[in-house]
Amino acid sequence: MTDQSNAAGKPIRTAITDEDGIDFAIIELLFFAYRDFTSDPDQILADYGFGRAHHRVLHFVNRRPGLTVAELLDVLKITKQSLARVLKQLIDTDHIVQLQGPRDRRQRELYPTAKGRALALALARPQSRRIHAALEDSGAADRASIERFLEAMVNPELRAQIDIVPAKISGKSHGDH
Amino acid sequence: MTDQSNAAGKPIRTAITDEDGIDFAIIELLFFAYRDFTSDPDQILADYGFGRAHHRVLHFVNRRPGLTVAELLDVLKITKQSLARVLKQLIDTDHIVQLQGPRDRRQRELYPTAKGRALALALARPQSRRIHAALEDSGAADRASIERFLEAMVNPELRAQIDIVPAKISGKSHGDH
DNA sequence: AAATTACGTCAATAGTACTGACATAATTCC
DNA sequence: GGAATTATGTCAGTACTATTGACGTAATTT
Repeated sequence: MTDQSNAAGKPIRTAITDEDGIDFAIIELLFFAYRDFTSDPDQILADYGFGRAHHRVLHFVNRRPGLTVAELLDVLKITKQSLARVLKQLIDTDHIVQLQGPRDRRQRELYPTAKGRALALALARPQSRRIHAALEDSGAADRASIERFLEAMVNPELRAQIDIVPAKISGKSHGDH
Repeated sequence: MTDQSNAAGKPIRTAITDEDGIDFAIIELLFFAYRDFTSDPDQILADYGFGRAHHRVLHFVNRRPGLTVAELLDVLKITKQSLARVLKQLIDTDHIVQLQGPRDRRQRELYPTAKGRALALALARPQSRRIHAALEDSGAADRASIERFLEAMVNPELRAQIDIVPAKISGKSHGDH
């Protein structure tokens, strides 16, 4: 069972390289970088009995206070049912509160509490430290080009989600359909 | 239940910003970039009934043909049991073959088949296309600095894993403790 | 011969995600 | 005012990826 006769297909002994112009170097770097990038907050979350899903919800509720459940689902690209458990836990543990929408009372606007804001900051801190260190190590002033690269990696039709953030409401105003 | 009296903690209505020097912009960009980066292969994998775990195994077996199960576990940072099912499926479907280790016959060296190599390439292609497009959009010649940044994001003690790859065996030879 | 190592496997569990269905309340449409 | 639509919540069932712990087997090392 451990060695295959020949019906199975012969082993290829050469490493896959940048044949066909495939950029394996950066593909692999993204994997390693993201793996370690998320490992920082994962350790903190474990103390709370939370997972990565809680982190993402907490992050976006802090970034866009007052967003509705529907908007959050759209950003996270998960389903209502997946969000339900996570959101309920965050509300039960007093990290997030719901308020009735002012215009539409069916809507639940989500806001962080002081506790939720503190946790979001605690989770972001080691990540930010890692980013700063990496920016310095990689030769200083490239920050803008790193940002442009990452932004360009996002699906164009979803880039609007990025522009919603507070710091970036410059005079962009693209599209209103 | 939907509106909180006051025992719960008051809602914070201001968005979290780069207070405390936290780099939320890049934190968020990394989330969006990685989300969309992995969405490409995810769609292909679904056709095979595979998940992201299969992709990772397939990738590294193609990148380092002949690696052992133990080495693969170390790179992926998962447990033997998590790998077991995934690896078995890839072997059963003829994407990967095991060979007895030449020196140590207890070891199983993992190799891709032609089928496994083809799938690895198919999965990498859209990712590579996205990377190239992003590199161009973000202003050309920054490729080296992007690589340096991503590499610097990886935990220093784990950077050795990156250097194992074929294309990079230059004269580095750091450490042989 | 005994201990260790590499691997495989079984059992039980958890976290995150999914689809589909249904309920409730609020808004909008007619 | 009644009907359709919308926003949200919830229940049931399922799947994938991951976990820990225990045990077995074969091969190597001591």
